Amino acid sequence: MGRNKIKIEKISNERNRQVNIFSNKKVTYYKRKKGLLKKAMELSVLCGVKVLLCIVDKRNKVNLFSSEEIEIFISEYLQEKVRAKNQFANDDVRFF
Amino acid sequence: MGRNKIKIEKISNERNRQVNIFSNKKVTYYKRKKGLLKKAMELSVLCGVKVLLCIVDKRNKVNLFSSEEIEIFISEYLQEKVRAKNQFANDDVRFF
DNA sequence: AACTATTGATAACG
DNA sequence: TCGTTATCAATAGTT
Repeated sequence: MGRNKIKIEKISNERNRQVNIFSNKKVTYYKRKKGLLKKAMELSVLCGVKVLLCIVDKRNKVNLFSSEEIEIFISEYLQEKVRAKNQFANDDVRFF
Repeated sequence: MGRNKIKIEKISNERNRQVNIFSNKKVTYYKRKKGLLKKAMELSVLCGVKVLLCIVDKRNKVNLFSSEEIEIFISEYLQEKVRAKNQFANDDVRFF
């Protein structure tokens, strides 16, 4: 979306140089981060599911949306891990 | 987006009844989950940042996108937590 | 599961 | 960065 279609690949320095003051990369990051956080919230509200979104940038700043206490997700994940270990074909964990 | 604008609130039984075979809720969930996972991947690739997205549905099925080993996020989070504890106004953790 | 009308997100620009 | 706009992308309701 936007004025042009873009390829989903790491934004190159060359592409950054197209913009004068701020790099295109930075702008894209702010905009897309904001959009992603919004959509994460929307999914959790609309469908009543638990959603955790964690974005860690180059400066190790953590941006977080979490519909639940984080510890719940950590515990769910660890439980899944144990379950997966005990089951050859585990349908319940799907890696995208 | 779509044919109508919708309010971001828990999808009601009334709205579910609009659709015969699949509940609108289920369809909305599938569509938006797919879109969110895609955008999480795109952000991590485009901007080279770490992204973790975890969706846990009503049946406790875990849907995951993670650009890194999960343990990295858990460790980053715990580190942030400790840092936040030691600092009154901590800019580095932002809850959306 | 597809379609499509429409809203929503965002790339480039100012 | 901040707002605007042209354009592409996601999706709500339909079939």
